[in-house]
Amino acid sequence: MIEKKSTRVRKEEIVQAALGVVGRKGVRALTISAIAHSAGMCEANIYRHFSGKDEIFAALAEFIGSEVMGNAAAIAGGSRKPLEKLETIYLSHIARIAEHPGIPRFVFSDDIHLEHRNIADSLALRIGNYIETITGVIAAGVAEGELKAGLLPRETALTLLGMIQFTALRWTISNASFEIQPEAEKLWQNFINLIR
Amino acid sequence: MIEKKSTRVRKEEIVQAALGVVGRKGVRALTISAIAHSAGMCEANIYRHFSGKDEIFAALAEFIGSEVMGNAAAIAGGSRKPLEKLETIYLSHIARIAEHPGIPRFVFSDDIHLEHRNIADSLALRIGNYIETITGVIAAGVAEGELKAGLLPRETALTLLGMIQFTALRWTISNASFEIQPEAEKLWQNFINLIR
DNA sequence: ACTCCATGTGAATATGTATTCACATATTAT
DNA sequence: ATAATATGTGAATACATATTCACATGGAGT
Repeated sequence: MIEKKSTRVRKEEIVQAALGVVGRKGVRALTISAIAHSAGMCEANIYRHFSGKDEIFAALAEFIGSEVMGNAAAIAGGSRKPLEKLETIYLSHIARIAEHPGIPRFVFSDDIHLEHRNIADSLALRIGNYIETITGVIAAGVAEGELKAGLLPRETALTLLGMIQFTALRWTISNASFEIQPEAEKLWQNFINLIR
Repeated sequence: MIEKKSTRVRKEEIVQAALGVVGRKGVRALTISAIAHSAGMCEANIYRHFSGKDEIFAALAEFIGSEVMGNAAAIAGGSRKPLEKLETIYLSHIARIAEHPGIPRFVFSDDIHLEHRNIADSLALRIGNYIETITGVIAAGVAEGELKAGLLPRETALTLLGMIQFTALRWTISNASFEIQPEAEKLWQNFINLIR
């Protein structure tokens, strides 16, 4: 029998194990069995700490939302120039994905959006806020003359997020067959050349 | 008992039914039972025409690849101006997705990339060609002075594809809660403003 | 040292899924 | 018209997964 730990600790371990499984095997493979194995405990023990799979999904969504996506707003609230903020948000977003490949897999999986609508809705809210945050930074850049005058902030924000998302996608589906950071930097160099 | 049809016809029906299921319920729900139901036949009959699920997946990938993604090369080979070609490729890509929401779901699903590597590899090849095609059109645009001089063709192509992919993603995960065509046109207007 | 309770576990249960099989029926060739 | 063949189907099989249950055990408070 493994060491006993409090539910508070076990919950964190289980969520991390689940995130690892998604990163390595995808949401399809996010079974109780796989989570238990990855967390080094038996399946039944999972149920001591979570009422079921749905609660694990919700906890995972909560972790991803607060830990990862809440970050952009803090950067946006700083006092640096818009273009610097944008670059920082971009690079830290890429770094998070590189660290936790399960994040984009989970956030954009069919499963979440088709079978866990309540979780999908709360994630959609956070994504909406994220888009608005970036839109605001870009609008500030235009207002300050740092970025092209005719540029549409919302559409440019969506283009940037698409660039991030597609990079993450190519990286995860190719099984990390290229270095994501250098690739992201090349894309960024070209992007700032486009927007200013 | 339903009408009897040749295997050639049934194969097409089954593939279309499968594509419909992916569009409506996601790859996770792409079960033999769901396909059979959607195609209006019993489960056992699926096996008269396909050896199993893997063969259906392969046929679906083949359909998507040839029917949908083969299109861009034809447009690129035409005699119009690069920017016009780019717009045509972009809009027809969006139109295909609007018509078959299952396409992006299938092409970018965990399942394909983690449990059907051979299919993933053939799709990756097609995606690579697609990226190269668009890169070529953009490079031509730069050479002809239609697009910004300093712009990197490959990175700009990836940015455009990211924009398409993210639009498709937002559209499918929101359950088609907005009109994709007008949204795509707004994004395009902003994009051409960035690249020329 | 003893009791209580939170935590840990193997075995059962229920459900869903892929696949096979024996049999039924329609279409085609003779 | 009949035989041969291709197509269609309900039932059975084998396996995976989510969840529950009865029982085990280790640590906290007395």
